[in-house]
Amino acid sequence: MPRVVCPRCEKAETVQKSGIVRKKQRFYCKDCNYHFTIYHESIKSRKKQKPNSGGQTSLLDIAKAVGVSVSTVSRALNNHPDISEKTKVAIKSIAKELAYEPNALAQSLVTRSTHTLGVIIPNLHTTFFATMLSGIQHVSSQAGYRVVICQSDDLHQTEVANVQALMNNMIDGLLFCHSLETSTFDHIKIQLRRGIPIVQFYRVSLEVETPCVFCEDENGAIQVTEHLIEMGCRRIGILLGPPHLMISKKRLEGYYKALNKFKIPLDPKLVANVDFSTKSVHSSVDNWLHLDVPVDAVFSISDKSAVQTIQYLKKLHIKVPDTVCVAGFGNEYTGEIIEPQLTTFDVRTGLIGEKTAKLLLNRIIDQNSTSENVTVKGHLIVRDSSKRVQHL
Amino acid sequence: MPRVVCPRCEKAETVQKSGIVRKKQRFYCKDCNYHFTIYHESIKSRKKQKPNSGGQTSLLDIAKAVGVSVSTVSRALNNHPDISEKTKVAIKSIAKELAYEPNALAQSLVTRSTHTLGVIIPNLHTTFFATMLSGIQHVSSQAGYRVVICQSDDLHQTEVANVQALMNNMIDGLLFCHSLETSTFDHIKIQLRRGIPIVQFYRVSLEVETPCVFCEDENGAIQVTEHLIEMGCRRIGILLGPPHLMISKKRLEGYYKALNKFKIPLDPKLVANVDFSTKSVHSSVDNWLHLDVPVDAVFSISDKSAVQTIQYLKKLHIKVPDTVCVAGFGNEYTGEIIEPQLTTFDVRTGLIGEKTAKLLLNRIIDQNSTSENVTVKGHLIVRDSSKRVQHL
DNA sequence: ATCATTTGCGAAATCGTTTTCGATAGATAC
DNA sequence: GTATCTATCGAAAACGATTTCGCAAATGAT
Repeated sequence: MPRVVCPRCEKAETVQKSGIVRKKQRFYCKDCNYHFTIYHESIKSRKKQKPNSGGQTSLLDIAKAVGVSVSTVSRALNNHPDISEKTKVAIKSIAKELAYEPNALAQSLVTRSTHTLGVIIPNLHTTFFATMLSGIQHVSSQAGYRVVICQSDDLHQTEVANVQALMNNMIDGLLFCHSLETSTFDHIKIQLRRGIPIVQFYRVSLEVETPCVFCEDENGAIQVTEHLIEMGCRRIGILLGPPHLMISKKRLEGYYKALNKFKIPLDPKLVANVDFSTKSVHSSVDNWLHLDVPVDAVFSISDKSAVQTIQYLKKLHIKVPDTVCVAGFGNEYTGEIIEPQLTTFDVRTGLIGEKTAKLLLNRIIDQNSTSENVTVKGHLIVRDSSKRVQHL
Repeated sequence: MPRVVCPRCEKAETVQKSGIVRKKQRFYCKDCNYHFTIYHESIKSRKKQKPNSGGQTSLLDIAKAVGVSVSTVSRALNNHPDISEKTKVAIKSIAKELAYEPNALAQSLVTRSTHTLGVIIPNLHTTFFATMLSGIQHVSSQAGYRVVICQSDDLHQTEVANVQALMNNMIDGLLFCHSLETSTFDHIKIQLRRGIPIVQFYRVSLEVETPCVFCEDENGAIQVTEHLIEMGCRRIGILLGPPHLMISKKRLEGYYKALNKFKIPLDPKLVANVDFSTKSVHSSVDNWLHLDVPVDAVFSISDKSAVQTIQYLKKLHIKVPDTVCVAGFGNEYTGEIIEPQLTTFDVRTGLIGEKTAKLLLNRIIDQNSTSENVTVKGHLIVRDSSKRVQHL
């Protein structure tokens, strides 16, 4: 055994091995009851090697350069009144010189605010939701907030996983639009109980008690249906989404109200729930066309299915709008492209996103701001797919 | 003056006022040279009020509950081999019981990795870029990375500001697609020098030395042009974006190559740069129609302008494709809706996003992974807007 | 000149983790 | 029965900011 002296009592006789810890031989001095490991110069070098290991300049670097304390630097850069103008300019100039950028992580850790919003949204490859996100992003970034997004792909599983991923203290608030599949909301309720501000938009569930941003579901449906009626239609088929969706329910409600107003009999056979797939749309339209009294109009709750309907009717050589009027809901860009152009209700997706973001930001900034539900006003857009000579 | 006793020497005579600090009267004992402020019970209560002020359970909470140290808890939850199976299960069960979720901020602060990617993208209300983002988001979230986005709105100013906002240690890497306006890239180079992994996609600049993900700009343009030539077109107008854009240059190059291959003379009057606005597209088309030998085809670098072109031609009662063929580039959904349906080159936007994300993630995970440029293969889609009887 | 106040700055705690280095008790080897 | 290992765990230093409390010097008042 090589001669090893105890760093404390300087003796060597009393030193004996004491196991190996992390590949290093340890020793033990019986005399002074002291355990130790032999290091070369590592102890010194380690301290010196990382003045600022990240490469970024920190408050400490500035403090050293200027010759003040870290607290002073922090206050100077935040324009705290306690700091004299002289030191402020000195610190700020050095800060600029060293290209100082505050570490947002550290700031957030102590501030307990990340200036980041989370968005859970069904998808992005669709203009419809992408536009909402666009609105959200604009308002947020203008307020100095980042936006992190998650697509649920209309799958409940993915949605739940996303919520988890977002929620580890990384966001100050959540904007939530649930997937088509989602019908239970425990994953959201948990976060709500944690005290994270949440706002729902477009597709909402009243089961979760948050402020909501709606479009004019019922009123819009009324306007569209009334318009179709005014165009002379009496057998109006309505293409709804899955029945558990609130937007399905409310728009159906509007459809009913309009029919009732004009004393047109309700026919359950004219109400169809689809999953927005081409196949389901086609089969619903087929059914309607083969009724004893076939449809003379189709009102689709989504522009996408409305466009599919027009394309299908054209393929069947059924004239739109002469034989069958078609109207959609949402006002997507494709409605302007299809021929005939699509009559629809502009729900103003971008505005929905903006309003939602504003609502959430208000809640975040003003803790006790009253946050009422918001309904974004839309308007009917009449185009060729429903314009026809009135049968009066 | 009310009688105030020095908390140290218990005397009252020697105490005198010593200024007001933060709204509180301070005192000074001449005898024991001690400054002090009178607090009520605040000192005690403050300590007790925040065992875990955030409301979230922390490692410390678990440590206390189990009766071990914080380090042990951390290691147990990370499955460190040093911890015995017994304590692991104990800790994990308590952790679950207390609904522990690690604070990602604190983790990132010490780990120096946020598991977050930044995206700078021209816009989102367009299917084109939104689909790319969708691809990016999918790949990222599958790899356990969050995505934070910024729209530049094709404004250079906004882009620069966005980069700043993203970069404060909050992201592990950046996916970058520059705005239409951008022609200087200092804001990106700075970040590159800081050592942040960056990948450019779609619109790229070789001035910034990063791996890039391209679509088949040149080859795609060749395919489209050759197709138009094969359809009998000899006067093919090409609608480009701003001239400084690489995609403009490379697609023009492809256009030239195809024309040369078929020995068709190049006419500079047939080359137009537009800003993708309706007005600029219309005026270019107008010019072409009034040439001595007018165009018999329009090849637009973007589907959007191609659709605008078709609509405009239809309005002018010029037959597509009989009089003028139209082809686009990109394959947006609207191309399937317009009548006649649009011939275009599918650049596979979603795949571009995915490939870019994968490239970046590889760089992040494998520090020294070789990162070559990637070109995403696309393919020509021939539709009615260019299908006509060949003039041979 | 004496006392009170204001001004300007520093020390240290804190946020919630990870990680390094140490330490001890029981197991094992000689 | 020692002398060494090994298996487990703890203390404390990071990470980079903010913030509370404290104090000294300059300033003002009497």
